[in-house]
Amino acid sequence: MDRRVTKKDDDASRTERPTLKTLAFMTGLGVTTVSRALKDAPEIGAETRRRVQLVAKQIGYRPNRAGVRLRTGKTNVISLVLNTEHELMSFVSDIIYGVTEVIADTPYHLIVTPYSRSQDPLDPVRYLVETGSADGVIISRTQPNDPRARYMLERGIPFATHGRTDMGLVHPYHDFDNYTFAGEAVRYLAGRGRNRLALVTPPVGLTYYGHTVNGFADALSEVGASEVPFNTVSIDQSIEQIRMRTAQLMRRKDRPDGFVSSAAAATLAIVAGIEDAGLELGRDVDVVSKQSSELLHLFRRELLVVNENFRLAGSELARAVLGWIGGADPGSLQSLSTPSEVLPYRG
Amino acid sequence: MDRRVTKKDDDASRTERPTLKTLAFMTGLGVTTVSRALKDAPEIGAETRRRVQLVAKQIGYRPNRAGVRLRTGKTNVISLVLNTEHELMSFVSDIIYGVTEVIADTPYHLIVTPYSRSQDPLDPVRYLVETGSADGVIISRTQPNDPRARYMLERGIPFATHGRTDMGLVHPYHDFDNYTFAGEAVRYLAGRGRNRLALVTPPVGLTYYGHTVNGFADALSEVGASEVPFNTVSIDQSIEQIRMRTAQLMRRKDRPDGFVSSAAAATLAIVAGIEDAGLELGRDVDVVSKQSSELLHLFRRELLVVNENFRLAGSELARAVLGWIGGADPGSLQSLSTPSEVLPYRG
DNA sequence: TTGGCAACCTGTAACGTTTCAGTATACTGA
DNA sequence: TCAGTATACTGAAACGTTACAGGTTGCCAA
Repeated sequence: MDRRVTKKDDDASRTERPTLKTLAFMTGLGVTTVSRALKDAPEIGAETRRRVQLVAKQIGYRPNRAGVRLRTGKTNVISLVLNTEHELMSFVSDIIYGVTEVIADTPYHLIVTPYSRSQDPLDPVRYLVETGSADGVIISRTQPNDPRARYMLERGIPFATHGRTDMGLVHPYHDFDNYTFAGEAVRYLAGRGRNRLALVTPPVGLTYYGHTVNGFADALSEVGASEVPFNTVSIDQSIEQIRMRTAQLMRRKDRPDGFVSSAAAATLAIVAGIEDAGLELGRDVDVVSKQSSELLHLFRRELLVVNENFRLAGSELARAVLGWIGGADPGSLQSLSTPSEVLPYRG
Repeated sequence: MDRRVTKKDDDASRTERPTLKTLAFMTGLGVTTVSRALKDAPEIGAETRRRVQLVAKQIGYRPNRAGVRLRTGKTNVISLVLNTEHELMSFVSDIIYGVTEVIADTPYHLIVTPYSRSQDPLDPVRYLVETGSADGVIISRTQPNDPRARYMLERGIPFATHGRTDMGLVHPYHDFDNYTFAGEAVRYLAGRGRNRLALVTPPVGLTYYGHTVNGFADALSEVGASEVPFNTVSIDQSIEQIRMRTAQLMRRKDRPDGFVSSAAAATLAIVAGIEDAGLELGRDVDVVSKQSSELLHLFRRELLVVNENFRLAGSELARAVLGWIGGADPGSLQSLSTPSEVLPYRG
């Protein structure tokens, strides 16, 4: 018998990684039996099952991902799709950590799929779906009418969005309640006697832009304050732009006496602009800002902040995708995070 | 002939993803020929090669990753190994973006492999190597004698480290020249008449701790300034800790008149501590800090900053790993990033 | 005794790819 | 003419896994 071709027939004690074949040889069972025993199939005898699992644990058997993936199509991969061209998305690492926290004791791996501003945001998603590169996808920068969500819904691939859509379609999401945030910010400023307020909005076109604007507007009319239009600025502009525009605005006679800012980095620029115009934070103007790390109070103690927890967002999103993959009802995998109170000056 | 079992024998016009079989059927060639034609093997006729590649492009053929991986062991995956329990690692997103930039037009995917502080940092690396989950690995928080680097070197798996090691072993790395940074910082402070300097160090144990401390010490004796010991603080402590310790220090008679800080977040805390003690930045004390985004000048215009580009680090690290995978000499894949000048006050 | 059935186990094929060991054809030189 | 050889292609096997379609026992009812 020619033994030249087959590298390892039954010499299971190699330094190689153990496979089902190794286990089969060691237990004296068939490969099929071992496979089923490991996944607790009912038609395998209880003792056999225990025996196989014991041996598997002993020799540190780990299923070969490529084998599983080729055979079943299951990738055990979650993809986080990110825009790489936004300057100050420091919260990205928090989202990633949140996701990894949840998938840590699952067989899932996290892959990061980037796209640049010049690309159609649908491109990376299409790539993932067409190549079957992931069992589930997480997207951010969600729009009210989001082609990516629609696409994945059509293709039946589980996903979760950071931010809601508004298409009458149901899918998992996690969102921060920006309507409430903006409203609370306005009410807080009104409570401090501020009544000419400007809003630094999220990027136009994203769903939470609308939420924020509405929360701001509704609360304005509720408290009887007025809006100082500041539409030339949104948070994904450059620091320099925001700073310059803010300084311009603050030099006008009809300048605002309060700001609501949707992002910490923008807030730094706003404060700089305010001071460029020779005004003083806390005296001439108050600023309420969202932040994702606890740094703004160090920056200027007069800043008023509301915390948004991106690590939580990552966890929730991961839980949602895994839930959907696991067969749960997508409608039950939606969560909304309530803003903290507005936190006042601190020493 | 029973056609029940085989799902698609030659019905290549399905909506399914095209495979080599599909291409073989369409071109009338054998699967082997198609496979070789696609990778420009010389033993395939020039015309056949072009024909196959044309058809492949037309129908959007993409090799099945699981198939390749199972057959060849090549995963086409790079793993970035990250510690998830460090509060303010906002630069992580920059590294990730840098990496994705480089692998964007390669077949590589980026997976993020986390580990928490409670774990042995070797664990995730061992997992990756044992399960063959990646062709290359990037690690950070590198130590002079780094068990992870040693382990991967033994196993022969390509990797790159963010930060150098000091074990007499050669491997790809990218590092920021923290020796020069600390030295320049000291010289700059000395030039401003500061001569009692404190250093806020990187985490003890990491390689660049040593570089920084040495650069600081050497420059101190060069300019004839003295060190105010501040060993109770390093940059991966909490903001509150650093702030409190700084305030304590600044209330002492022998307080420093200059700080060199290895991280932006720590710098915020230091400044807060300075001000807690009733002192004024720029008047009573100067601070030189590294930063990875352009925010510190907004924070206090009196801050002196040196920029460290983490996106570049990510790119360089990715290039290094890919280079090693591609067979390049590891010794040729090392790069050191030179600090920018110390940037002074700005309006 | 026999047929039926449940319990438990197994071999084969297939997922898509690459490698090995060829085969067929045409061309070369003597 | 014929061996030798270069060129261009090909089928089969293998990577590790799971699904399918059985196969063997042993037991029970009739």
